[in-house]
Amino acid sequence: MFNAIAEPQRRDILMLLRAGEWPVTDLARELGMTQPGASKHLRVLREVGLVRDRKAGKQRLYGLDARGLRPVHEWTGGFERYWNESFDRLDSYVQQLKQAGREE
Amino acid sequence: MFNAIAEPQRRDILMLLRAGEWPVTDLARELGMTQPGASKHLRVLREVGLVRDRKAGKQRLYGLDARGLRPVHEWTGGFERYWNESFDRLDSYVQQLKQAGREE
DNA sequence: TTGACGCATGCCGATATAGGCATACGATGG
DNA sequence: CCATCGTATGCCTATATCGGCATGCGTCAA
Repeated sequence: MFNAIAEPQRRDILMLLRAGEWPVTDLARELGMTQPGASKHLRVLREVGLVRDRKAGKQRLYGLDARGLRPVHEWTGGFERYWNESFDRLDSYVQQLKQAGREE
Repeated sequence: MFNAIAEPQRRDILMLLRAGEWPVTDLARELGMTQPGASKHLRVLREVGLVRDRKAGKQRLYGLDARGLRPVHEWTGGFERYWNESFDRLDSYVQQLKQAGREE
């Protein structure tokens, strides 16, 4: 899951799919990638369950299934307390350094 | 950034560092990895800014800088609407399939 | 200065991943 | 049945990554 969204193009795909379902070719053209490239990324996303596909005539429509992103969101949320606190800590640390610099 | 947290061991390191600063060797032992392995992962985390190090005598203490996780949290948060909605959509879609199955 | 400790780095082999290309496969329309 | 369209897959190459191991480098103590 973390791995699937580590790829910028795959994140682009997911963002695009918030707008609805897309056939592979259109999606590839929209995002400026080749059709095989899009298919491969969609395969990865499908394997981790972030994307669902259904057949619509000749085409295959891909749609978003964002449930898998929830654990990621929650995991990062576990650091919410720290990305302020650590900022303060570092800030005061930087000030210490500056102070030490002046005193030399 | 996304790539840095795609590695399970690196996520373990980040979670451990919420408890405070750690010297490399202790951290490696705590997480059951080799010292070079820990150093390499810490290097990756340092390069993306998720971790800061400071020298403390012979040791080098690593500490958390979680600010970089905020964009990740916000990015996944952009799908919050969808991991309920898409669930409903899929659910009703599955029901349609069941319905179609019964009617055959 | 020497030795021990803490850590980083280099090298290696194995494995994975991405991009590009050609091609195979399934469905549709004539 | 045949041609065509939409899509998936296979092959290849380049590149990245991880793990393990040995080793280099800096720091401290005696």
